[in-house]
Amino acid sequence: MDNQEIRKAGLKVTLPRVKILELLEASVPRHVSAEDVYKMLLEKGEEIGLATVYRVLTQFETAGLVTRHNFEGGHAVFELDRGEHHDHIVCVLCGKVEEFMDATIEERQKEIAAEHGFEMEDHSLIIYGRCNNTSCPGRE
Amino acid sequence: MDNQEIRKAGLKVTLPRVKILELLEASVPRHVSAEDVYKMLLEKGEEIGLATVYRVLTQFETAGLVTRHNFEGGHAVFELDRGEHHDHIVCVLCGKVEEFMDATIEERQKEIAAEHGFEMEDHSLIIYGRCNNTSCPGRE
DNA sequence: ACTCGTAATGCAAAAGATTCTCATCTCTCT
DNA sequence: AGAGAGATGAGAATCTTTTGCATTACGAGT
Repeated sequence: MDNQEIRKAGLKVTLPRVKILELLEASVPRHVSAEDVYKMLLEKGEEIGLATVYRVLTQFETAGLVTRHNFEGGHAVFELDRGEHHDHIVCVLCGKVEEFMDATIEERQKEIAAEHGFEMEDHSLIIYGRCNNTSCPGRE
Repeated sequence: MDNQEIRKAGLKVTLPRVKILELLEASVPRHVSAEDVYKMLLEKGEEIGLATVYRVLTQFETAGLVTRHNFEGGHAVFELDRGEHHDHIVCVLCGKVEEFMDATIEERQKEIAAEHGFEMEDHSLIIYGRCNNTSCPGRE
């Protein structure tokens, strides 16, 4: 049950929080901005404020329920955290996001952090490229 | 000469551009925000507008003179591009930035992009961690 | 060096994203 | 059901970045 996740995070189980979590679970695409979440909920007839969406997403991030990414474009996107870490490939033409996970890279990162006297806490790897999707604009 | 770099980029050699480029060349730390550049120039007695700093940095980025990074914190930072690509380790406590470059990771990234049908254009790898600097706040 | 056309600048206003304030409302616990 | 802590919504505020426009500064040609 969703509610348990929220409760375990030390947060009250309120309607906005449940709705946002439900939406993230059902969300396609998986990477959405706060604005996206807000609009999607409004369209579903929910009554919610944008400030709440930001607050809740930040709380979820702190609680480890969602991950925040700073892709290009001046606004953050969030995705539900399903336990397994992964990195991203973003198409610079159509914005499509794919996920991947590579043990070799993960391992090297830890080593590199250690070599520099850092204790790795997190990392962000984003590959930008042009995808070969036929529906991708900017192709000819 | 600085001027040549600017001219080669197809831009007029104007005072603001020269000043910004000079500052980036002398800048410690190497990773500065537009606001940083603006304030540093003001402190040096230069007369410049913030809008110009943003415009020029964006032009320099397009021309390949500087690289823009979206670290955490809601604002972009820029660094002079010295030809050699590298990635970053950022201390989440004191904000210190170190650079590194790892051939193994670079290679894997290209392979991964290809595996997903992407033609890699660029990438951004940032490791977040806690550094062991004695002057780093948040240590005890 | 001088002039002119174009591109660049500075300022202020605008736009976009995110956070804050605060009065009101809603969980949770009893 | 009632009390208290915590959460919400609306709008104001803040911060970063972009844009419009009148003025100014390059630099190609003389």
